[in-house]
Amino acid sequence: MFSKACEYGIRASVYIALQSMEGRRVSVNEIAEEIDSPIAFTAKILQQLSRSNIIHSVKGPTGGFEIERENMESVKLNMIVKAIDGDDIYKGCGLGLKECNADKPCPLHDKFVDIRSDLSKMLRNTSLYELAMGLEVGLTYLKR
Amino acid sequence: MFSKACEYGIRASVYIALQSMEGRRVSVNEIAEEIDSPIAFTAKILQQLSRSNIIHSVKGPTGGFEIERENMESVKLNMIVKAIDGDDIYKGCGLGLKECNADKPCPLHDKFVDIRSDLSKMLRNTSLYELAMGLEVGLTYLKR
DNA sequence: CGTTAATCGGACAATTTTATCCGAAATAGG
DNA sequence: CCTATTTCGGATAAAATTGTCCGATTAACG
Repeated sequence: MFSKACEYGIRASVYIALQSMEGRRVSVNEIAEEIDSPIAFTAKILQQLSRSNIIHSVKGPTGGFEIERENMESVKLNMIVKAIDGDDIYKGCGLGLKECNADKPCPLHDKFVDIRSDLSKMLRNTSLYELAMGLEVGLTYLKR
Repeated sequence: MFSKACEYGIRASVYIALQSMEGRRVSVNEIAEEIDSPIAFTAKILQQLSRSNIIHSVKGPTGGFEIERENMESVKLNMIVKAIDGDDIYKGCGLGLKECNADKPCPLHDKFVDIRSDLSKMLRNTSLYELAMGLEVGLTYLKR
């Protein structure tokens, strides 16, 4: 479904959001530890998210990653997915055709439209804040 | 979503089904031509589908691939996907956690359950016959 | 029986994705 | 100013996926 990079990116973002709710800025090392991901690879993905203005990074000692209060609610999963995997998951054809649309559909087009639209809607409507809350109350997990 | 191999596999199967409806057995070369896929790679995938008893292969001159009449309706997309990509798309966690279930869910678990169940249901309910029919009446396409 | 056309199967090559390493730049704190 | 800690960015490596090649096997047909 999503690439590994995207999976790590989402998990990392949720963890950063959780910590940012309590004003804590976190390092790559801590993030990788807490979401059980390869450190250096995770760092690359965080850079990408930072450049996309989804998370905020601070250099130097006491530096790390955080998400501003006002972004907590406004950052939705679809932005993270788009920043890392691009928008193929929304726009691309399920059977890999270059041009597949209502005018010239692949055999699966109509059936795929519904599913992808559900997925797309879910990602557009899910905020980091919402996911971080589930973590905070111990309802969900980011490891294993 | 699906791997390239799986995309080719589905497209090839639909084309074989279409031709089998008219009693024509088709070669890898024809298939690759008609679904616009790399020949040798397509051949590999067809071998896999043949070993999984999803399509039937015949060696030698006048040989090629076909799908038995009785399989046309009973072969559903989920079998092809499972044979090529495995069942990760059904069972795996959306965020890549090794164990993610109702007891110990990832932050996206509940929201994913619905979408994956829709996808799974669609694949389980879609037969090659149905897709081949759409092609035959010129409603859908396998190229470009 | 020999030729020819087809799949089979294994080895290999190219590309993409995943992952690591390391020096450079920034900056807090003494 | 100096040191320690952190992100940044580019080069590189490893692994997985995608794709190619070729000889072996099978079988139809003259």
